[in-house]
Amino acid sequence: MKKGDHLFLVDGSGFIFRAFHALPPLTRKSDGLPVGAVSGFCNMLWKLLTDARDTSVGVTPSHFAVIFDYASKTFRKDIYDAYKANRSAPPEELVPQFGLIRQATRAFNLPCIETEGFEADDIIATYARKAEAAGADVTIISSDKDLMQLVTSNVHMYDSMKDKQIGVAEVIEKWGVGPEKMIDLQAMVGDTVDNVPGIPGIGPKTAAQLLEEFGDLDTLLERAGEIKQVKRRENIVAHAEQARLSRRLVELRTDVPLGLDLEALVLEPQDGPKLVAFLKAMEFGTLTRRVAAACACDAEAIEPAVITVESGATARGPDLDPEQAGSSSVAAPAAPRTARSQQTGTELGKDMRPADLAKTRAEAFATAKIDRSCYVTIREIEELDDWIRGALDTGILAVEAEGNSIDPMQGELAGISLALLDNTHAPSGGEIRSAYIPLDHKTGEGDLLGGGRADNQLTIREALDRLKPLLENPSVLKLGHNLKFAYLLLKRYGITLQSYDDVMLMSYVLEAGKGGQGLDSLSERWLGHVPMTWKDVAGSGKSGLSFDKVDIERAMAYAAEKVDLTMRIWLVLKPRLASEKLTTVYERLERPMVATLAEMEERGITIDRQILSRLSGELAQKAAAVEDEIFQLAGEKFTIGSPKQLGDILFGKMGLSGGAKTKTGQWSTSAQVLEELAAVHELPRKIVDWRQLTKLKSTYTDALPGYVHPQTKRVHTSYSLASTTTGRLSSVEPNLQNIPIRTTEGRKIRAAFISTPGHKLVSADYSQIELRVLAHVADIPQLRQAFAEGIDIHSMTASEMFGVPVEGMPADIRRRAKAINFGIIYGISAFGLANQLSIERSEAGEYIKRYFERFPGIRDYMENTKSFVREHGYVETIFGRRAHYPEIRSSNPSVRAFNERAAINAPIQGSAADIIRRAMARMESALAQAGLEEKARMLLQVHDELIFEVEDAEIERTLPVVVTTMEQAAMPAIAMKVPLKVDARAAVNWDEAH
DNA sequence: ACGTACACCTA
DNA sequence: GTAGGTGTACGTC
Repeated sequence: MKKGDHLFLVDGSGFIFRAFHALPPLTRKSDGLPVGAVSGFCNMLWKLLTDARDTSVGVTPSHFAVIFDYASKTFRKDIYDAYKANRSAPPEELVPQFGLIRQATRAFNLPCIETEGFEADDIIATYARKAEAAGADVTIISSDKDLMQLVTSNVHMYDSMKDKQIGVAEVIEKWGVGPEKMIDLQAMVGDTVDNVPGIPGIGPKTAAQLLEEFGDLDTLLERAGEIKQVKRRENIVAHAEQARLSRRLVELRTDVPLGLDLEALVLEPQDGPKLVAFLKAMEFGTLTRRVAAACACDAEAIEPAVITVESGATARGPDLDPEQAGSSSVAAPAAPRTARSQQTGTELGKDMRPADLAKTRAEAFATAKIDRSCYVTIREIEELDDWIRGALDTGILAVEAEGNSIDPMQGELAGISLALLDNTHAPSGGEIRSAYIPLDHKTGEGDLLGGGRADNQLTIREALDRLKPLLENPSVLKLGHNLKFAYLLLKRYGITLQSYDDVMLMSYVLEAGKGGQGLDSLSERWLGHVPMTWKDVAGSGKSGLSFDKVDIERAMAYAAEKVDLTMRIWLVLKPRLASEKLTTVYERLERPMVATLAEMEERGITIDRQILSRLSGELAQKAAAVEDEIFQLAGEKFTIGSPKQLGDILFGKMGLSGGAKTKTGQWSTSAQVLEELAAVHELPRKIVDWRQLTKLKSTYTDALPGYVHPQTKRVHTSYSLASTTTGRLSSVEPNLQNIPIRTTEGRKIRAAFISTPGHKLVSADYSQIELRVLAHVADIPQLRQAFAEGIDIHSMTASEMFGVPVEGMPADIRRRAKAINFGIIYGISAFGLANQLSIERSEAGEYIKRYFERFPGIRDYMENTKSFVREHGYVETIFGRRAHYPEIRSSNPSVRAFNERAAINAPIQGSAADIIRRAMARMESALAQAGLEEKARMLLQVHDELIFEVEDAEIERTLPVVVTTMEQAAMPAIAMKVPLKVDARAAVNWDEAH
């Protein structure tokens, strides 16, 4: 280092605390990990590295280092035992960020320096003085007063948050003394935060005045007798020794042994892909784009690094990080410039590429020997504490909450099972230990009195008090299968699960369409092991037991096995996610949904039971009347609801000529067939009417009130995250995604979904989202233009196809075009379109031919999709989600054709599903940012629609937040070639809001 | 008690 | 023509 060089020294530890307190509202990653300080840190580093010259620093660095405290006792503690004794533990939010900031530093390819026994300030002081002696200039990135003693004409400080440089003049301005007197000033004033005693009654103003008068501390202490103020004089005399001690504490050491010499701090060029991978993993979108642009790399093509959360300076988790360790885009530098002897984290399989690791793991577990005899029951608090310590040590824990109901909103906790991972260095992942903690099991199964609480169990309170900090600890990764269940059940006991992976969702991302995602399926698929079934444990039907009634030994075997399997499956799938480049899909589209959907399910929605009960009565009366007419017309009584009996009446007894047959050879009595028969006889129409009335009654007006929760008085659906091939959600118990809307009778049911007093329901739905996605993926000029200009899309299609002007488009022609547009999305066939429009197959074929002539890009899209799915066995959405079609090469032509249509539909339906998932994942923070937390709450999702409950006074403010969040949901990952449009309305019930 | 077929509700 | 879930009837065990 020489004259003209400029060394930047960043006070990393100081920055964390300052950023934490200076940057409220907390920024969090989608999985709940707090990253506000990390975000500020990365932005600052990037700014300094790229345009320090344009800040008030005014120069470009030639050398650069980030300095951290080493979390152990320092020499100051030897001098003064109470040093920093007042420091409380750092806020919980901050703990995981210490490690992340070190990882950020490495990602920026900067030296990361810490030395045992010394604080960051001493290291900074040593480097600053050395550099200064070599003739270089130094800028210390910090605003900590403890560092101001280092300022000279060559050493400046820089407050990055205020963009303010601190030189000699600024120190004098602030403290009334020059930097050379800062040590004495601090020694007199003391520091309550660090527990530096100082002299009582002396503050900065007095100290500066005294130093001005006497020159320095030693002189002052010698001549203290000259001080006129009695109290002040007495204090100084009495505390002279304490002042000298304080000086030794505040004076920075400039002789710290340095692991890296000055030359090693020379600024190296950035490793663009490595940095982008890190920033993507942290979900810092803006900075990722900026860095990618500056480094000329394609951010979309780079997988996010897998980040290990450490707690401070002590390694907490095994670095189960195949991507970071192996993939070329995130490869660690050959020799990390880390001046610390003790490496943080153990890098599992660090020499292996993700694909190799995935293969090794898959092979190691494929023939799993699952030994249930190793499972243990935890009945003592000491034993539980041991397991908790184990989880804290390894940073990984598989967990399952067992309730006495399959509904997490209703059941009570019966027990919790845990699995730990030991010897995490092994390529296979390590050894797994599993345990079950029975908490509320009962005795005397089948006893009418219900039996009492079984002996020798920890209480729910005892166990949860211990487990809560662990389950909420962001540094410990929790693994589960279908974690939404445990999330909801635990939430009801005051525990909000944080930092988790869900193996069901991981498998869904890897294998949607290839089979079930139940734990049993995953176990068979990945481990070759058939686990105990629920029936094995609890029996079924009338004699089936709830879990709390199950014998503890049997419950233990079942519950402990589940977490054992979960841990194994995770070890297999985690590296596969990386090697298949599906980590982003999992992180952005799946994992955030666990908490989001759990919250929505927990909120539920109010239904008006009076409306439904009245409606039920009306429907019963009308159905009875229609039933009478039907029996009159048929000339006999029969079971109208039996298609078989109905077919016999219509096509046998009455001799009507049947239309279609079902696939089992029965006469079809579908609405479409009956509609056509209505022209020749009165009866078929009555059947259609009767079916509509009874359908609405049984499925909705009768069934819905049964779902009202006894305590909350609301209806809580359950969303299934992994049961469709395309990425859509589904809704069960009750299904709130198929509430009637098309008929007036049906809409009355929808109107029974109401807001609570003082609130309205807000419904926001995407307009034509699937056609917009089609216009984007197939890049159709006419569609793009129509959407850009806001022209009615079906009229435009009709105009293109039939040469009719858009203005004054006849309704029937538009209807046909609309059917064709839908047909396209569904993977059109002449057969299907003919059915839909009740026209000849040949005519439908003509329509399709003409459509493809007008929109050749769509035919190309379809052909390309078909050849892609034939080659790969799957198709992808615009965000990279995969839908698999293993039967695409079937020898059965109709099976093949069906799979082709599904494959054509999946990228369209799936991309739309991805978009609304992105909107949902962001919605909570978007509302919170607008100050609408708890005032506007997302309740339901119906594929292209979100329903909220909003305080009356906040509706006007809510609508734009919701609309914007939804319309911008594809950004920044995808810049859509057509705009997304969202319509939103508020009303007291769902019917009027929609 | 459980599984399947059919019909029909939604996007 | 795509993707779901639920209720009823009716078969089998």
